[in-house]
Amino acid sequence: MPVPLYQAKAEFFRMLGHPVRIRVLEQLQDGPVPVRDLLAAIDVEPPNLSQHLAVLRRSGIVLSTREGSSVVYQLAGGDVADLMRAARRILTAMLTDQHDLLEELRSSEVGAP
Amino acid sequence: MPVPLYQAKAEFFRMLGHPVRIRVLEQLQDGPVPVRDLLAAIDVEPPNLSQHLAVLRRSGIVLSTREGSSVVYQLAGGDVADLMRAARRILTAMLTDQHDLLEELRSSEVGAP
DNA sequence: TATCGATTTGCGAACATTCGCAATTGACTA
DNA sequence: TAGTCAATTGCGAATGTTCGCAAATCGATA
Repeated sequence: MPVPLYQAKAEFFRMLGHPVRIRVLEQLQDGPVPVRDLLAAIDVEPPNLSQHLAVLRRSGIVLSTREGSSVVYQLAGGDVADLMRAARRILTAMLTDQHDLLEELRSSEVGAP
Repeated sequence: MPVPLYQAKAEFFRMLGHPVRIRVLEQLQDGPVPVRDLLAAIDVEPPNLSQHLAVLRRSGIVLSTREGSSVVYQLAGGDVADLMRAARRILTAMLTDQHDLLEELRSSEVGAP
């Protein structure tokens, strides 16, 4: 009996639900990146980054390979850029709505609510 | 000073990271649905569902309106279907890869590794 | 107004996630 | 082989999430 799809989806989204992991995935969009460079780009302690990388690895969304003394990470395949675009679209729509609501509240600010 | 985009994204994905919330969003794809129907469809206690609905409401991805004695939920706007499709694509790719790897392991099962 | 059905809220216990620090492992080099 | 740099792992404390139960709220209707 397989894992229900909605549960797999939930685990997948939870795996994405951390700023550091989002930033890692963004860094990997344009090709493989060594851990060293991720550390330079992301402002996080090495052990902490390593744990987030482990989360991404366990989920299967990234792959790591040793190259000499350093380790290089890359996206495992699926089109992550596509997902990020979809998320950005929804996020933009949501923030716009909230912004519009804010404007509306501001413009009716005369007199007690 | 606005919230960094990668943090907003992470919060967004974390908001999606629960099976019940995924199922709610799936139910809402085809139009507004009253809480009563969500309860019938999802197998979760009313208070628990209500808390998940609150999470979705706070994030702004759904809207609720009272209709007589019941409450109806609907998607706030952004194209959630699109996001789910993108997630499904990646998930499928990931699961396929794992499956392929499994096959590979099986086929090389003769003799000690 | 008393009551009923539908939904939400408050709260506490169980569980999971996150982070920093110390210790470990792997590969390279003097 | 000892030493060093890169990355990971183990672990404990702080924090956040989830769930069920009891209680509160909101409309509708008797």
